[in-house]
Amino acid sequence: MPKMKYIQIYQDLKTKIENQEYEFQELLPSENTLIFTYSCSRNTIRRAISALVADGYVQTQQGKGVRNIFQPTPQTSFTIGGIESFRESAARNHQTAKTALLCFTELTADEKIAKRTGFAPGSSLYYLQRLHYLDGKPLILNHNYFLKNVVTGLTPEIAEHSIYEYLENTLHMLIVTSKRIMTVEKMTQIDEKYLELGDYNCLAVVSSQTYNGDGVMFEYTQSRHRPDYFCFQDNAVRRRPL
Amino acid sequence: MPKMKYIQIYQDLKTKIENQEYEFQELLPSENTLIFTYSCSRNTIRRAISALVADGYVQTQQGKGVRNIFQPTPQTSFTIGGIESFRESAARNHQTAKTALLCFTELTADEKIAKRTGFAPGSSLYYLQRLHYLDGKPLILNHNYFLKNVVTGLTPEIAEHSIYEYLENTLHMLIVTSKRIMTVEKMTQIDEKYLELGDYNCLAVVSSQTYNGDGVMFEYTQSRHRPDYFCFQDNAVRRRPL
DNA sequence: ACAAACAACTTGTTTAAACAAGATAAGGAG
DNA sequence: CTCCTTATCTTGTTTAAACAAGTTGTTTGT
Repeated sequence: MPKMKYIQIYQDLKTKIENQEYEFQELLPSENTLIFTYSCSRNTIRRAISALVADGYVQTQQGKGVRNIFQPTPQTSFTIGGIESFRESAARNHQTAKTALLCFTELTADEKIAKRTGFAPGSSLYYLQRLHYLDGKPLILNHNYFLKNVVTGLTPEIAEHSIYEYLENTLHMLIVTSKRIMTVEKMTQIDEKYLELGDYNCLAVVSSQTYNGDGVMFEYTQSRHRPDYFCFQDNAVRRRPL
Repeated sequence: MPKMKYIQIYQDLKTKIENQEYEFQELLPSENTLIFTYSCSRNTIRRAISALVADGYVQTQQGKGVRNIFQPTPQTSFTIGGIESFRESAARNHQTAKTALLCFTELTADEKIAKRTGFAPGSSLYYLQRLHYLDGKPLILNHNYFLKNVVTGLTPEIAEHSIYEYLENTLHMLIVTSKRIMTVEKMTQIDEKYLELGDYNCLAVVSSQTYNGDGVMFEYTQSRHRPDYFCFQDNAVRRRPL
């Protein structure tokens, strides 16, 4: 679908880097070279390179070139990074995913819920609890709140499979931005009941507000992760000093 | 220093949004309007807007405009986000920071350390333990590894103040990229001794590899955070479906 | 031999222009 | 009135060109 040039170039360079066609610390071909090989303009090349910089794959140095700083990660545990559904993460990590629906109700946001979730007071919401299994082990307990008049026609059957697939393929909704906050919290009785926490008495909590293409926040989710399988990857680029 | 136009425009729009000169969900002025007000080209405007999108401040919609989706956060606890030192974070959160140096030694990376940190085996390293206090409370226990031949002249005095200030202002090193991994781990005896963990038996761990402007990884740090004060903010933008 | 100057690379910033594509409101045909 | 077309707004993609600035190797002058 996206036949955009800069995405093609970005993906091509990315796979080349992942396949180690460039050595660690090696300089990539210069912009002029890439212009020739991809037969495009300099801006398009620079756009692709910028995306690689944001991914932490390369680093640019004025006057020198673009340096490959990608090192393959062991990929040992279940890692999360950008915006993706549980099923997508599982597929990327080559593991089998299963989801159990614990609770499926509708409710109206009171002051307390509104304050915690960010929805307007009085909003009609779907509230569901879901337990995600990876390779048979219960890893994540999700508390989902969906705006009812946006996520129309949600059913328990859909919730057991993949909600994001329903949103994107059936409702044709575009998921765009997700604001996330990560904390560590003490376990609750529900956590203890469903997640096999062992000796741990707390867990990793990721709270996220997700916006669709129309700019409306349609989802608030609190994901409670079993600590021994929680791994969040991130790449930060230092802003220029003021 | 940065007299670049797109950064000026970015910062100007950002402060305007933070000061709520645009309402939540309001559309910002169109690109053509901004071209006129800032008297610059369209690309420059679009570059500033892109940075705001990455910050999660605005969202663009083709055919409609740029929507303000910034909501002021309560700013209750100690939040971390981009690459910044403990002192910078403390200043941003209007709190007083203090650092205690627990350990300052030199060592050579063996296979085990090399595997964990990402440094080459045999590298000469500084290893230090530092305890960060915020408003008198011990919050973070840091295990720092610095490449000795890059971070030259490091002393305990510097380590007690701010290492990043030394790196940037004295060594004139540019900090560029930081790859981070967040996990939750069981507490160790050292954690228990220095951090006041209370009932918690585990803590938030942020492991980071930091690269300088020459593309060399000069720092590996494991930050062990007291869970009740740990809060990591993030904004993710959904990539286009393949 | 040494150092300064220069040329030839590299990436960084900015402008200009053209076309594509989505959204919206006005206008006309039925 | 309803529906379709059209014009006009918006952002999205791509190209071209110019200049700035950092790095590196070469040449030149002493």
